[in-house]
Amino acid sequence: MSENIPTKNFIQKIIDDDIKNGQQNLKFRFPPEPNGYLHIGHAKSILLNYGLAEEYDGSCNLRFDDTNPSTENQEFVDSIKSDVAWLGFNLDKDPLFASDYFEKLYEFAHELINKELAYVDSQDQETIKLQRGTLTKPGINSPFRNRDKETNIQLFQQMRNGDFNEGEHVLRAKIDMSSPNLNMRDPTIYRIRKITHYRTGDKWNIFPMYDFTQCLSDAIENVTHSICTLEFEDHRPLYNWVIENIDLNCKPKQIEFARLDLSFTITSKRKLHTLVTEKKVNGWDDPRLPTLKGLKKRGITPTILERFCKLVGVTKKDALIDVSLLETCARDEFDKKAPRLMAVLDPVKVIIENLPENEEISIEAQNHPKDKTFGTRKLKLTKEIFIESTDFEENPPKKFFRLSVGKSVRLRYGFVITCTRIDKDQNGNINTIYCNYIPKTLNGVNPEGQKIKGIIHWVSASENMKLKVNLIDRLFSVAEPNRENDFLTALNPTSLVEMANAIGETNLLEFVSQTVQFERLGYFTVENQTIGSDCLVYNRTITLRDSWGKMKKN
RNA sequence: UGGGGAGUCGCCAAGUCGGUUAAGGCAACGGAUUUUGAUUCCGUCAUGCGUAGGUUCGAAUCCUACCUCCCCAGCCA
Repeated sequence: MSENIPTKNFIQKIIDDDIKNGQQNLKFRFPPEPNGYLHIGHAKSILLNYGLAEEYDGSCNLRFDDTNPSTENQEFVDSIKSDVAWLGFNLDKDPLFASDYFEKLYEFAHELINKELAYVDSQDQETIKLQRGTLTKPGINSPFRNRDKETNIQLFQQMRNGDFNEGEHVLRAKIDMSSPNLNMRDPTIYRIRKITHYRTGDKWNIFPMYDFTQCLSDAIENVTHSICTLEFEDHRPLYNWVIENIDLNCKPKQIEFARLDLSFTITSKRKLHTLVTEKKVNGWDDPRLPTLKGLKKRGITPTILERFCKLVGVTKKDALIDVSLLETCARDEFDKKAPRLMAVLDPVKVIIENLPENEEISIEAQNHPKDKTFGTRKLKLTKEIFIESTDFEENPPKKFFRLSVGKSVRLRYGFVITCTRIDKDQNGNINTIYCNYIPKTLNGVNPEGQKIKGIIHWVSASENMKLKVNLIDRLFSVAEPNRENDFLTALNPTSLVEMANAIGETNLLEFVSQTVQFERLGYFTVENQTIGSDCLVYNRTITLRDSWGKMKKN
């Protein structure tokens, strides 16, 4: 994939303008709520914010937006921290927490009450909802809207003290119940929650709402550009209202961009949760998932993600990105970086009849076809070998360049063999394929008078190791599982195929720490915890392009 | 329906104070090279910019109207 012309996205243009107008010390932030695992959509946001910080010589905070004690916990904090670190950010910095600002936020709320811009409403949730009006009908004022300052301060203090039950009172901003923007109809900014917060414990009985917390946390941190997704666009007037009405020396600018949506997968927190809890996948780090943990386990690297996000771009248009772009980015990276080795996923035995029993042909194979710095490795070509079952056909279709009776193929890095006959068991399955090798065809030399087009991979029957290989494919079989009535019915039944009888060349042992290419099959990554065990487990990170497979389909 | 956004090739995305043949990538399709049917290379791929009018010598870019899609009525974020 060649480099495209770097043009600035709309956010960079806004920032350029701000700088032209004298702004300096740029600061950004990535503000996840610790109530779930990060996925590829978050990666876009992280890369955007930290990328902007680097580009403009500014900085970026990782701040946990933890104002809802009922859904948040430390486990999510830890996993998010490790994911951000995996992407290469916030490495030697401690993360920040909105919950550390609770005291300040409380004071800011006071400021609003003092300015008569906030009041305690003592109606129940249902009543408040009814008074809010609808999309087309304006809301009506709460009877408590004009409570005097002193009562409000007293009540708010009591809310904090825990004198009331959940739902008895809320603190509301006094804005405009007839605003066409629902967010401006006296939004709740504090509610009572008598739940233990994973960080502040039982210290607080009241918790600030997002709209009050986000903007003020940004201001406290001197964030200059607060970048969020499109659904917060109509919260911006409220964001600005809070910033304007509280005495601050920082006025962050909120900018919204379109979140990343990928075809053939799902990024909704709720749906990911369903997949995990209903055991449709094996945990949050299942390699079929678009979670960062899953992507990592599958073998996708931060640099692939970085390249991918760069190509995707940043706009305000709801876009569905084709997974093939991610796949191409992965292939691009691994084509350059992955050593080539051989493994056979579904082995069939081949006996080379004209090769003496104990003869071992020693072969020095390139670890990378285009890059000598990868070095070479030794391979032993023996009388008995295994080849891929799909590389033999009894009734070969047209243009089948592989093995069939009477046909010849080259063994990768080895000589040319010709199939003489096959041996089947009583069920008709092929037991053994018998071949003869053609002498003097090593090192790519063609046999007299013919050109061998087919080259197949193989593994020696006497020198190999057992492998378990997970063939990972797209999780869904439709491009937009979100559009299905029940997204679970769109799951791809073959998204995970376990090849339990796979074998590989023993040289694989030297390359367990990196993604390798199994020649002609794809790129595969070892599951870390199986290193050192008697059977390595590999996940297929991505297939190679397969023009033959495509041709067969058509 | 009120408000807020967005509409440029199958998927993304440049281009926007109007001016050569509307970048680039992905996908697709041809072809060349190839000890991976991989990689690489070369070629094809929008008389068209949501639609309809208008302004203009000239419009994706300006004006008008309309259409479609997304978001908002949590004491979630």
